[in-house]
Amino acid sequence: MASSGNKRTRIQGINRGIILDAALEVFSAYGFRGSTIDQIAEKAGMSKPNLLYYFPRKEDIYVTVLENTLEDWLAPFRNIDPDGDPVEELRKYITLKMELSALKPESSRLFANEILHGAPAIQDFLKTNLKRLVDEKATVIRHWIEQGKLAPVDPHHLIFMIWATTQHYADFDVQVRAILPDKTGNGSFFNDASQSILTILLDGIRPRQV
Amino acid sequence: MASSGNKRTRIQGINRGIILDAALEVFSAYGFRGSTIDQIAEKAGMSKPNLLYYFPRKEDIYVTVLENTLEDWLAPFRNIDPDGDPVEELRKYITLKMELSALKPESSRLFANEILHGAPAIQDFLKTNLKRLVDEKATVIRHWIEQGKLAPVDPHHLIFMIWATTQHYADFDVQVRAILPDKTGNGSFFNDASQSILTILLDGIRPRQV
DNA sequence: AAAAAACTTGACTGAATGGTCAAAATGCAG
DNA sequence: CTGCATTTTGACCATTCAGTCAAGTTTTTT
Repeated sequence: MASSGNKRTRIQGINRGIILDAALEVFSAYGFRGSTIDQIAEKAGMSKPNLLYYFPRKEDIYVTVLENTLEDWLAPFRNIDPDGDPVEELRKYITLKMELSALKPESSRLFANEILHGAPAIQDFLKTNLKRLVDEKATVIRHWIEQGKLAPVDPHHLIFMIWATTQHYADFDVQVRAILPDKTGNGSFFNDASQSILTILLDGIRPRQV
Repeated sequence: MASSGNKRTRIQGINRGIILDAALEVFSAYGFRGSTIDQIAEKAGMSKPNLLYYFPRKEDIYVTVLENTLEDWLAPFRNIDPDGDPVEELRKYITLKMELSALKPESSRLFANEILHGAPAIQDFLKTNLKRLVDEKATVIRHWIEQGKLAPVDPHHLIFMIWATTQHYADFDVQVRAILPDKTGNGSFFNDASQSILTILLDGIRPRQV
């Protein structure tokens, strides 16, 4: 059997990968309900029953894709170093997050869609793992503030602000493109955006009395 | 006929309103594809054929709801006064936007979902009306900067930042609730959020050398 | 109060779609 | 190269759902 036994054959490894890549594209574009198994199967270059041989239910594909992308998004957050320079650490984090948004907008959109519709598949994860991680980093930020290395701001809301602004460029891509003067061509607005965000946010949280 | 002739009867006015209210709830929760006409009809307290008597196609309901909410969201933006004090004008705008997010999160989510999936219904609107409006306000901000009343930041990206942060609390509501310590109970985090956003953003764009 | 117009709905249809199944094709260990 | 396990798929089924229709009920007009 494909999924119940733990051992993966060579072909299983290959095909599961192909399916998940295709599924990410489709799900991120049309949402869970808006995507069909046929669509994913076609993009993966195999028949629908064959795809269902690897993932017995539509939901199985979705959840797997979602789980795979979650780690990508959290890794840079985890790597914020409590012993580093606060402003520098946040600059690094924001920059990384923007790069990810430019590089993997589909992942961002998949995640945004899931949350937007009430996070039916990952609510538990949010309340346990994610909450724990965020609280931990909020404590780090609070320490930084106490040491006078950062202006006094609510750590949680600072984190939300960073998430909101960085992911905006992936999630609202169509809107951004529709509005921005496209002198600079395609996706190159990401660099300008990074610069602006860094300037505003970091100036907003740098301790005032230097 | 209900929609082709321009005249609306008494009952039409009432029922269209009921339908659109129900549709906003349903569409914002499940997206276009994820919502069924039956769901909307039930929430509106009428039969499906009756609902289809007022809006012949599912898409008609969707587009109408979407158009109705667009104005709500743009009005505060339109009202930014070029002759007012820059920091004060932006404070007012951000505050209003946060109040709207708290008051009408469904509208925000409906809009977010539409953009997220490529804005199939309002792409034209984005490229024409919205772009024109944003460019206009960007010019205002640029003037403010030239007068030294604001730190030099890219106006477009500043606008995006405000949109991203304020709408985040409506669109990612589940995530925010999952993470935030709910000492203060239900939706009251909106006040804290407003304060934090105002502090960070306004400090980030206030001219440096006072 | 009668006629016309507007409104309402139960029953139905056809297309889309998630998922099944049995049989064929392929891969692989000995 | 033979036989077993894995992989692949055409054909099919059941359900969901957008939209239709014809027959009824209510509201408005005269």
